[in-house]
Amino acid sequence: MGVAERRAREKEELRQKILDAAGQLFVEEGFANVSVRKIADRIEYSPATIYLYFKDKTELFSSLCWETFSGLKAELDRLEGEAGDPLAGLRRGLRAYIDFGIAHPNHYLLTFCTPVDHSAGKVMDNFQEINRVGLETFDHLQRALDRCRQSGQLAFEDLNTTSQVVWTFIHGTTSLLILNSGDPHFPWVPPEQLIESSLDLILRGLSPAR
Amino acid sequence: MGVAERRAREKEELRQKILDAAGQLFVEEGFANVSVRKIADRIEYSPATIYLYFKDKTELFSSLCWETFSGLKAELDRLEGEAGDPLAGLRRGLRAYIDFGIAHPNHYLLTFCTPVDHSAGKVMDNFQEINRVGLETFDHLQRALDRCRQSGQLAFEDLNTTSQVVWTFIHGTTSLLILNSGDPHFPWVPPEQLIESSLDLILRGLSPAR
Amino acid sequence: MGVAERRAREKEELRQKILDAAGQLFVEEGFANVSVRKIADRIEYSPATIYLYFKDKTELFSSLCWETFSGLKAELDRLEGEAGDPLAGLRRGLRAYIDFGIAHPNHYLLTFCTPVDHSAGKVMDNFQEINRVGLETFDHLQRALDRCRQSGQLAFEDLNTTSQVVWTFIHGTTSLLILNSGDPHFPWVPPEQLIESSLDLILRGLSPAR
Amino acid sequence: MGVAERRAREKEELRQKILDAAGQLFVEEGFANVSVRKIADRIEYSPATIYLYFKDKTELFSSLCWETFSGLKAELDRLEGEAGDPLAGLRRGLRAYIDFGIAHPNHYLLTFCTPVDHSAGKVMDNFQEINRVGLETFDHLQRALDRCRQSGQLAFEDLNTTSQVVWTFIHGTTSLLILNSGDPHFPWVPPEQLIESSLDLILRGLSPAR
DNA sequence: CATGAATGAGAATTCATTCAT
DNA sequence: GATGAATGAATTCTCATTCAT
Repeated sequence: MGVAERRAREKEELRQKILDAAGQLFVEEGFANVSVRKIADRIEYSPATIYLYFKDKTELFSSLCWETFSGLKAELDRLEGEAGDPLAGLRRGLRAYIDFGIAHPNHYLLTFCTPVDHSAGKVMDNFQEINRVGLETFDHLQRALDRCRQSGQLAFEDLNTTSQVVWTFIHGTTSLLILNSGDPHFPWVPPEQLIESSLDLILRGLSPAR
Repeated sequence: MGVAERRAREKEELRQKILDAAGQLFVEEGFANVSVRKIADRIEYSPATIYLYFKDKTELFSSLCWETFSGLKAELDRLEGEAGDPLAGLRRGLRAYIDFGIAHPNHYLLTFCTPVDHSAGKVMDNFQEINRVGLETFDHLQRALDRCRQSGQLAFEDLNTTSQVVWTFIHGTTSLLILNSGDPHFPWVPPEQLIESSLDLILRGLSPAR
Repeated sequence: MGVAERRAREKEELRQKILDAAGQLFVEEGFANVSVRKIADRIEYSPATIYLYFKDKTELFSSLCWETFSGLKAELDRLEGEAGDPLAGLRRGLRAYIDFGIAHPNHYLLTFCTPVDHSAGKVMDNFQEINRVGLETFDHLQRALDRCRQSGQLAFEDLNTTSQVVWTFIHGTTSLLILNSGDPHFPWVPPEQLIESSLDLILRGLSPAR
Repeated sequence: MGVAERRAREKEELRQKILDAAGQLFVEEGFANVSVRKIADRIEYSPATIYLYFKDKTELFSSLCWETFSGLKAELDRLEGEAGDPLAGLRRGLRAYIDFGIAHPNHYLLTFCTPVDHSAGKVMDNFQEINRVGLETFDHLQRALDRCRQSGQLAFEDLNTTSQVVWTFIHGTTSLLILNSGDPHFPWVPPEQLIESSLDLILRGLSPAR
């Protein structure tokens, strides 16, 4: 009785340990530069052990993506739960999205900046699941915008179009912050300033005629 | 005579052929997953031939980036030359940027959506040159925004910050249009509508208090 | 139990097999002309396996050199332990050196007749260790010569210089016996005669004024 | 008529230019590290041109060896021509041999420190010729020793054996000077001292009973 | 005569993955 | 359940060599 449970718990713990190590490494070195051996070394297990928990390297990665996307969704769920001013809630949500991307750059890049062949499936297996979570994330944005419109704090015509536009904007900010912020040749303003100004511009653009 | 010229032309053609194949592959599979052999196979030459035209894989990459920027810059130069209303000019420029990205998706993704290790001084060699052209592109945007402010058609505080925000926005729109517009799992609005709504939102956000 | 031991033994056997094959090939074809693949082919293992036992090609080389020196040193240690006439002891030591070279031609050539780049700090890692053993071998010669001088059986001025000279001489004899004795174009005298005459000449050259 | 002659002269000049460049490079970097391209670059011709003058890389090398060995022979011929004390002449000859080896280390190593497969011919083509010159070199030594014996300055029994012993000795000195003199881990005495002491020991060993 | 262009073969090395134990 | 050992396939890149011009 207790034995089986302990075993199951231990197994789950190791699985999580692998995911954590892999997550760190992917972020530190980028997907392509992380070998299964490196992950195994970091947790002091053999490479073969990894394969007892994950079919292959891509499944490891999908699992991580799914994990972190669930994290974003949970964060947004939590924010949505908080009562309060719709506009402030929208802004917090957008900000949470950007922060999330910056906190999980490799997962963000993989999911949104990697061309996915929408015909031949390979990585696809787990992506269905990931996409489902992704859509739910988008729904959050849509609901938040709708609430602002209903409260009269924002004004726009088509909810779906507007949501997509807003999403492309914060995606642009997020992805460039991830990709290029280390580029010493470009005179970037501080990230904080870029983010806040971006949110300002979006909200001003959607504010009712003044 | 004609011999030398034909030779030179053929050489340039092959160089371009390599660049084209590499560009496609980099985008299709990501920089790290493209081997020199794959590029060679695609154009049906030997891998060694690639090295007659490019020092190594990173030089290939830099050359591609440079090509992108140059093309875009030329387009923006042309537009800037046209006299006309500043605001209309800005909108045309932004639109040109997006259209350019959609017209050259491979190059665009390569240049703006590919993680580059800005610490390891490997890619750096040719990047000085690339960045110079890139910065000039950004300057176009900055000048266009400035003209609109001076004409009183737009209002904002910091020119540099605003330029960067606007750039991240249209970059977001452009890159998602390139990457995800084919995703059947997401209820995309038509591209034309997304683009125009995006430009509307940006310009509204920058318009003087009404 | 026995399992671990057998495994360890098998592992050591394969390591030795690799060293043997590499030693032969290095001598047959020269260090630069031996690829890891060739070694692997000869023992019918995959190239990757070699890297489980040796970090890289140069470590293979260093290990071989170390083996040589160790074997020779053990032999000389044994001889030095035997009490007896100093001059006879010296002669036995020199003879042992030559015999050792002939008995392990591959190792000998590898260690003493293969050009090593002493500037590029590549091979250097393990060479510290090798050189320690090498120097100890040289010390044997030096001590043996010193004993003969103290017993009055030999006479010379500088011990270090004389030791080096004697070493270059027997090295010359050893290496040519290994390399060229099969050359049908040269009227070689029988090896035994060459060796004994060589030792005679050395000892006569060092004998006190008669 | 002059035209053909000039052409022939120019052709010979280029051949020599190639040999010179190759010789320098072989010495500077070692046979294996010299590519045909490097040679071509140094003389500012195309690699293909080399092949108009030499069948392949090994023929280039054999030609060089032959050239330099002819040089040694010429030197010894010259020395032999000088009248004078037989013993001094012998010493000069031995010294010339060692100096020659040090001056042409790669050719020396190739010829005397590289195992040659005396059955299957590949490098063999030109080696017959080289060997002929090598034998003549050995004859010089034999004659010089014989003269010293006849003058009563040296004493030994078998001329052939003694010649071979002496040769192995100076070969040992030469080859170790070439190979290991750069080794910082061995307390080498200065080359000059090693050489002179070596010659001293040989001549003392052969001097008549005192 | 000389060469620019091209390549097949091969170099060292790394990696994801499997499997007997 | 975990692993040590092994490998096939791939990586970037270099080289000697050929051939049409």
